[in-house]
Formats: sequence, C-alpha cells, structure tokens
Amino acid sequence: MATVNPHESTERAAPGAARLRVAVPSVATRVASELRLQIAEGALPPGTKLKEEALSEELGVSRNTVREAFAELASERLVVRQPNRGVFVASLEASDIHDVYTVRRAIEVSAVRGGGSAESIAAVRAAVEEGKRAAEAGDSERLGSANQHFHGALVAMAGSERLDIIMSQVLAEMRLFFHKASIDGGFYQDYLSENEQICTALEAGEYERAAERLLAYLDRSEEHQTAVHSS
Amino acid sequence: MATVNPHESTERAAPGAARLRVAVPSVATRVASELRLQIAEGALPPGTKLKEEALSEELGVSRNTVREAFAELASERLVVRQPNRGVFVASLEASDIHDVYTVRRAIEVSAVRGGGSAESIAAVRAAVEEGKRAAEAGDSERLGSANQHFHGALVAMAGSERLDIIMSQVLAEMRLFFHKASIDGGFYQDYLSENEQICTALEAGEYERAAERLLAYLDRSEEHQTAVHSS
DNA sequence: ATTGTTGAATTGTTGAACATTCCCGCGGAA
DNA sequence: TTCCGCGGGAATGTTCAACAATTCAACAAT
Repeated sequence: MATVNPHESTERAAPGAARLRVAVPSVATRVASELRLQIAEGALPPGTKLKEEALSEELGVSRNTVREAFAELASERLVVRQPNRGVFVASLEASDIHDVYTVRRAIEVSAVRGGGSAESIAAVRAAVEEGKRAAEAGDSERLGSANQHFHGALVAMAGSERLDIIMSQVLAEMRLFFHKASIDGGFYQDYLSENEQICTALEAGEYERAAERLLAYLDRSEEHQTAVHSS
Repeated sequence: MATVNPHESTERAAPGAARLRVAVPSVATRVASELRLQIAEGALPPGTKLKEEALSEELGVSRNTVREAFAELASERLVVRQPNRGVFVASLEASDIHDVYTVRRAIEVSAVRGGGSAESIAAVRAAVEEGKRAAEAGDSERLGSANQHFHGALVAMAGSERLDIIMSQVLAEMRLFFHKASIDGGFYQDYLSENEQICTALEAGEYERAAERLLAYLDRSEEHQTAVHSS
C-alpha cells in the first residue's frame, strides 16, 4: 500500500503561480481518503479487518491518526466499528440494498420533481453524454462512473449542500458491491437510454414525467442489484 | 459542567442482577453525548469555541478522546472544524435553514407518500396525542419534543434505518436555532391541528393527501423559521 | 497607516505506556 | 467425547507527555 504523501494530490500548483492556498487536508483526512479509495477499488473487500497498528506502520502515521481516519469512514458507513473487536470494511446485506434504494428514491425523486436551474440540467446532460462516449469506447469503468455522475447531477438540481453530501455517501456505499455487479459486462448499457429519456424530459421542463421514469428506473435497478447479490 | 461518569446512565443495574451487558458506549461516545446535550439545551450557544484542553480537564478525559468526540459531532454537523483554529458550535445561516428544509421535504414527503405499516402509523398517532397533552399542560418544551417525535415517526414509516438516521441528525441541527424560535410561546400550537389532520389522512390510507398537507406544512414552517431568524 | 516581527496559545501529530476486552486453545470434569 | 472454565496472547480503548505547525494579537519599524 502506498504511503500517504502530502503532495500526491491531483491538483498541482503551477510553478510560480501562487494560487491562493486553502486548508491543506490533515493527515487523518488523507489517510481516510487513501482508505476510501482502496475500498472503492475493491482492494479492501467487504469484511476485511483493518488493524490499527498494521495500518499505522504501513502508512507511516501514528495509531491515533489512523483512529481519527476510522472515525471519519465510520461516519460514512464505509467501515463498521465493533467495540473492542476492531473496524471492518462494511458489507451490505440484502436489507441494506433495499435501505439504500429507499434513500435514493427519496432524495433523487424529490430533487427531480422540484426541477432545477438551466445549468444544473446542463450538468445532467453532460453526464448522459459522458456515459454515451464511455459506452462507445467500451470503457465499462468510466460508464459506471458516468452513471454515478448522472445521479449525482439529478440530486444537485435541488441545490442543497446537505442532499449532495448524503447522495455522495450513498453512492460511495453502493460502490461497495458494484465491482461485484459490474463484472457482467454491459450492465449499465440497458440504463443508458433510460438516462437519455429522463434527461430529455428534464430539458423539456416535464419534471413530473422525469420523476416517474426515474422512480421506475430505481425500482428496476434495485431488483437487479438484489438478484445479482443474492446469487 | 458535569464530568462524564460511566455509571451516571439512566439505566441502573439492579444489585446482584447480572443483566446481559451490551456494548457500553465508549468514553468518546459519552463525551459526544454530553456535548450534544449541552448544545441542544443551549448551554453551548452557536459559535462557541470548544477548546480541547479545557474540555479534557473539565470532563476528566484525555485530549485524544475529546478529539474523537469532536469527530463524531462534526460528522453530524453540530460542530464545525476550522483547521488549526479549533471547533465551534455550528450556527445556521438563512441558507442553511432552506437547506435543512429541502432535506426534510425530500425524506418526510417521500416516506409519507410511500405509506407505512399499521404500527408505524400508530406511532404517528401517539406523537400527535403526546403533543395534545403537552399543549393542555402548557408544557412548551414537551410540545416541541412531541413535534419532533411526530416528524420522526413520519420518516419511520419508510422503515429505513438510513433515513431514520438522516432525519435524527436533521432534527438535531434544527434544535440549534429552536430555542431562539421557541421563545415566542405558543409557537407550535398552530401546527397541532395540522399534525392531527395529517395523521387522520394517514389512518384513512390517503397517503397522497397527507403528503400534500405535509408539504404545505413544511413550506409554512420554513417561512416562519426564516422570519424569526432574520429578525 | 501599513507592514514585519515576535511570542504566547492552540491545534495537529507522534510515540509509548497501561487497562480492558476478546479470542483461542488447553486441560479438567461430567 | 463433550462441555465448561481458565489462562495467555493479541488487539483495541484510553491516557499521558512531548514536539511541530499554525494562528492570533500585540508591538515595533518604516
């Protein structure tokens, strides 16, 4: 596992161009980000036990810092703490899948019904196009990513910081069992046209119709996920 | 401020009766609970700076433990962390009020539209009756509490653990500015009959009608809160 | 009045120690 | 054999003390 490096960030300061620097993330935050990434990529499959001492050595940080990172991840439900037993990468049961989709139905449908600004709908369109390009290129990883962008953009229509955060956490939770589901290639393909139609309805201002289609979409998706997961 | 005592819990072990012991909350969790309480009661008004060393002395715990408690509260948005500057009791701006109500509209309305089991609706009824009794007794504190129970019960209809947690956090956030709003006595009184009617609609299975009334209720409540807060 | 500089106070992080709890295997008793 | 209790090792929970890094306010200098 790579050590946590303060300068490995994707954004890199142009030489000499002193862009205004805001809040360098703390070490604990960077550790949390690293673990979040490894979990999302499947390098740390659900159920994996995360030992404090081992991680603190591997990442070159103290045990206390690792603990702070655990607290952050636990609040996002990516790991679960079992008192005096340790923290484990979260694994979703069948009931969790239904639960997650219940949250998605609530906030996504609500956001779509409420409509949004022209820019926010343009962002939805952008995600749809991103999905199309990924499908043409046969890049299933980017296709999945685009699909998440699509649903994130739907929620962003509401313009609520809190809803955005909730949605991002829900999407992070879904990644926990997506690499299992995405093994059957062309999984998202069925949904591409559905996304297109929802987006078209939004652009036409037909929010209620878009919401109905989205609801049907989510129901089918839950069904699919449940089927894949129970096998 | 009271020290955090392992045995000050409301439930007290009967002497000799070795009840099955379930997960005693960790010290950090108890510290977080204590702070949560003080914030809800207004003993720590919004904007108050929470110093690690002072708190660790006052509560008789180590600084690291206080930090873990801070992490918990920060994830609930009850406090905000400013890197290298400290943590402060959160204070809600006008935009936050709208944001919070956006979340409430999403999850409460969704839960009501989806209907619920007979027991879950009975819980809603119980909250309504609790509010009536509190109103008769003139106990405005219990009236406010009953109102929160009412809305919590609405969300519980969905039977989603995650929605319940989100709602409880939103309600906790609302308590941040409620003691300001609740100063004008009889604030909730207007809403009592509204709750009653929503509940009646639910009992009749008219979920859509209940949802419409709830939506109107939330819009009016937001308006009220915004007015009170901007003054 | 604006700009450095200094220094105290606070947070961020570390490392080590101790207490507590859990887990697992081992031996004794029914 | 099977069950029960009993260590002992390992991991977590918590504390403590120290140091680095940052902020902030007061003060000095231009």
